[in-house]
Amino acid sequence: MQRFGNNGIEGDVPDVVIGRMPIYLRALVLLNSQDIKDVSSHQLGDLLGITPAQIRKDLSYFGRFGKQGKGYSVAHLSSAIREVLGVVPGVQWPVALVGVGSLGLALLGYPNFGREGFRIVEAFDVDPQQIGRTVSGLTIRPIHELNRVLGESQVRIAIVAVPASQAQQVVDQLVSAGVRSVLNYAPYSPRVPDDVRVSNIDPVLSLQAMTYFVKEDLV
Amino acid sequence: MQRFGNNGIEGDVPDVVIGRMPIYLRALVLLNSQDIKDVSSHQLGDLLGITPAQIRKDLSYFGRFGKQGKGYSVAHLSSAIREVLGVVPGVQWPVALVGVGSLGLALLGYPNFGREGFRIVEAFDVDPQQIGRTVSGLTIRPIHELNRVLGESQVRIAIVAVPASQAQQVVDQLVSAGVRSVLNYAPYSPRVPDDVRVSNIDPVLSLQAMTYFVKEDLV
DNA sequence: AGCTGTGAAGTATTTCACAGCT
DNA sequence: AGCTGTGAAATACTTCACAGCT
Repeated sequence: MQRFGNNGIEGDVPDVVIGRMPIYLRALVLLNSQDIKDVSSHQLGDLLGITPAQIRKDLSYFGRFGKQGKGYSVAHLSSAIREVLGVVPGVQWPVALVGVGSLGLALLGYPNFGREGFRIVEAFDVDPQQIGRTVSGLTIRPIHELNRVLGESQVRIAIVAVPASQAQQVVDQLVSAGVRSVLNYAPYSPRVPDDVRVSNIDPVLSLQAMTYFVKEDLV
Repeated sequence: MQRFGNNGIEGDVPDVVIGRMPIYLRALVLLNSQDIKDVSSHQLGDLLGITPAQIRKDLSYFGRFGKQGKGYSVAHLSSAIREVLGVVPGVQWPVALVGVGSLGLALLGYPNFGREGFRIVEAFDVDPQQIGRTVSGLTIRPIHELNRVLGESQVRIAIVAVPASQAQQVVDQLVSAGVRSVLNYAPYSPRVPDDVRVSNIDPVLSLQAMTYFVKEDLV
């Protein structure tokens, strides 16, 4: 059986492969801005520090986008990857934000979300000082409205920027309101059902892993 | 030959294992704050969504920290992991920050770095408006001083929070000034020599990968 | 001549399953 | 009875190497 475009069986694509597709897309957007029309897996690999074989293999999960002897059309491959991921021009994925402390506020003002196909459409907090405030055209809602508001909405992706102590209950509420993917900035790994995805972003964990390697160098 | 404690051969510990050690440490700190004295690999696994076998295997790369029939002492395992990583109480790893835009400023004020053994000791920017300003007790330096200042320092870890267009040259400068590990917030994957480590943190890439899975749910 | 797409081979990582200690 | 530590088995991921197209 054929696997073709993004309408075939998708369940068997490894998660690591999905994780690299946005990296390829970002590189292609860069090449496009430099008016480069075609790129080989070798060139792309040099740019990203990824082997050409891996790039070809990754892309082959979704289709045959290249031309032998020529490589890939930057424009064509970009739109193919966008299609695969669901990040298509003209579509903005609605996202909810929970936690409007200094990090949450910074995320609200982060211009790349809009540029890359996402829009924060709801923001929640527990702090009475924050509730009702309007930031970037968005009114901060009390968190007890989360379930009702998101339940009535199309939001399936949320960003969590609350203290560690509240992360689990916030994620639980998001999941029961229909959220399927969570970008979690809280320094705590929340437990979720198998069909929900969490990406944890904790700079401290990254730094702590780095010290292991830096320490070695010193010895 | 024996591998024992953290003074044996370390080069053969898989990177994925190193990456999980800070996660274990964070969980142990939490358990300790709840006055829990002992924990089994099964309990820890439930807490983190990691299989008990994986936890035991991971820890076994560094030593034998558990007691059969009993599990691990929270206090003892915490300090063992701290020792392995080089994240020990009383030691603060000096870190350089490049880029003091809104993200860089937020990082300067982020309290968890200090709490977890890191201190931003130098900050650089290109913007003449920022240079000379004092933020959180730190004077922003012009980037042309980077090489000299870091070359004379013990700094081996840096955080990059500059626009994508400048990320590569900033990373190049950091590497030539002796930095071995980079936490990169720029939406660009910089190329580095094999002996330098980069952790990329780009929320947009995480979100774009999420849309793939969310999209499936909608079909 | 140059490059893709892909089975097959090679590595890396995870999980199993159980001997052995408390 | 309960749990660790660990070889061995299983699975996942990456790289090789080459047929086949342009």
